[in-house]
Amino acid sequence: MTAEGIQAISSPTHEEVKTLVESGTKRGLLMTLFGRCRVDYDGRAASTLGFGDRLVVLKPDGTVLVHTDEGHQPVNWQPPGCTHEITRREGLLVVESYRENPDEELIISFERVTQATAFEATDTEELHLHGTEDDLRGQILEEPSLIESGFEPLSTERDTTAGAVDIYGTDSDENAVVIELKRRRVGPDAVSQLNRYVEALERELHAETRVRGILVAPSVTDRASELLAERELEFVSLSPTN
Amino acid sequence: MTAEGIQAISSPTHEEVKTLVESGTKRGLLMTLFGRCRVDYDGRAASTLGFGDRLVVLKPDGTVLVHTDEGHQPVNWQPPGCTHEITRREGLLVVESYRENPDEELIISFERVTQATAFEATDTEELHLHGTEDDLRGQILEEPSLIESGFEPLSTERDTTAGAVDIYGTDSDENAVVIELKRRRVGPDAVSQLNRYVEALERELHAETRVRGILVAPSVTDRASELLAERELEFVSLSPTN
DNA sequence: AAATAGATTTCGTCC
DNA sequence: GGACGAAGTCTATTT
Repeated sequence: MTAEGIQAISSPTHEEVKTLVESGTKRGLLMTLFGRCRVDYDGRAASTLGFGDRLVVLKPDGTVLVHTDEGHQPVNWQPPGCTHEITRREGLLVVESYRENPDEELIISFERVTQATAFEATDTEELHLHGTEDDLRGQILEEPSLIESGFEPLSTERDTTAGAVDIYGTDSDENAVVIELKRRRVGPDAVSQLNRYVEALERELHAETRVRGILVAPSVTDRASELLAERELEFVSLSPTN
Repeated sequence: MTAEGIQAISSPTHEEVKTLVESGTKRGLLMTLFGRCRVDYDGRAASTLGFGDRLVVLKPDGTVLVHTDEGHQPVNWQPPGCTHEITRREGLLVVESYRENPDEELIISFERVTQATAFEATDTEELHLHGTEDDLRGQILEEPSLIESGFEPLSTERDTTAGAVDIYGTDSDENAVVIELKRRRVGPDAVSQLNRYVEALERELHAETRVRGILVAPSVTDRASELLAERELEFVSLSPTN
């Protein structure tokens, strides 16, 4: 069954699916296969999944997704850049997806395909996302007093031996200030990260320069709060605006 | 067009899609809609996406996925537990998905639906995954000498004020040993994590007890290696087996 | 190609 | 329901 830009077959034979996938791959189509399959993966890790009904998505960029009826995440997948091949083997229809660096292989073996579809997907628009860490950075650079009166941002992404600092600046007493930004409530990991930058800068700067570390986030957990106190680091509550 | 366990309509009217989605939601079906739509999201962050051809997946557990022709990740989504509603509005077919805690809303507005499908997905199998951090832990507990001769594991998930330690034990000199496991090559963050645990244990244990920290992973980056040296932490190279 | 850190991360587990 | 950390994380950015 064909309309403009799509090809859809219900209860197709394995040969029909093979033809559709090979043609769709060549033409750069977005394809979906629904049916009863098993899935085997071997690469960075390895997994097996017995037969069940799943939705398989094949994208023109080489992405493969295997979705069950539950969850946000695919149960198995292959990231963009993979090449796939479809073959008939011992009564099964087998989709194999390969990848190098790291060497990974995903094998989807269909016992039965209930529906196969190939779409021509035209999408020129880009996602506009607001409320990210980058937006939070922008808010602070525009109005540094959100941190404290007298704070002066000097640079973003300032490099240290421990990595790049989100915002680097000075306070009204000429102390160095390191700011670590998080768009959401933070735990101990963010405190450790800030601490790494502060310690790195203390080594790099003259010994007499005090380096203050300020964590900027909507809120912190109890344990993070204790860690901040232990390390003599500070916290300023700020949320990115949507 | 109906076969056993599926309903598929090519070039459906908005009313046909509405009926299919409402019926499919009630019956707990896995649904896909392909067509030209715009997407608006507001919640933890906010986003807009202009009109383009995309694949929308609606799962019976309340998950919503919007996939473009590129990438592993959906361009927009709603996690499990959401409730959705489909309405006709000003010539558009609108799928709205709501969620509380956090309050989030995803609105998909179709100008045209090219294909609508509803599947009965029966899946009783569970994924068996190998080569995880948990497997690495098992390997070490079975053969502690992989860490070093004389290492004795005492507990896993040992709680400290800084969190739970992966493996806690003693060496042949009765020193305390804290092990942090990673299934893959690690950077500075893993070193900070291990350091947090070591410092917490040093406070908790008697002052005379030395606490060694050992990072176990396939490999480490240069900066992680430097951090390990600074903190007088150790590294043992081990990979989980698939 | 590797390294580093963000993400509407999601997901599981434990409290 | 919150907290914490793993994940085959993926993705963007920079070196």
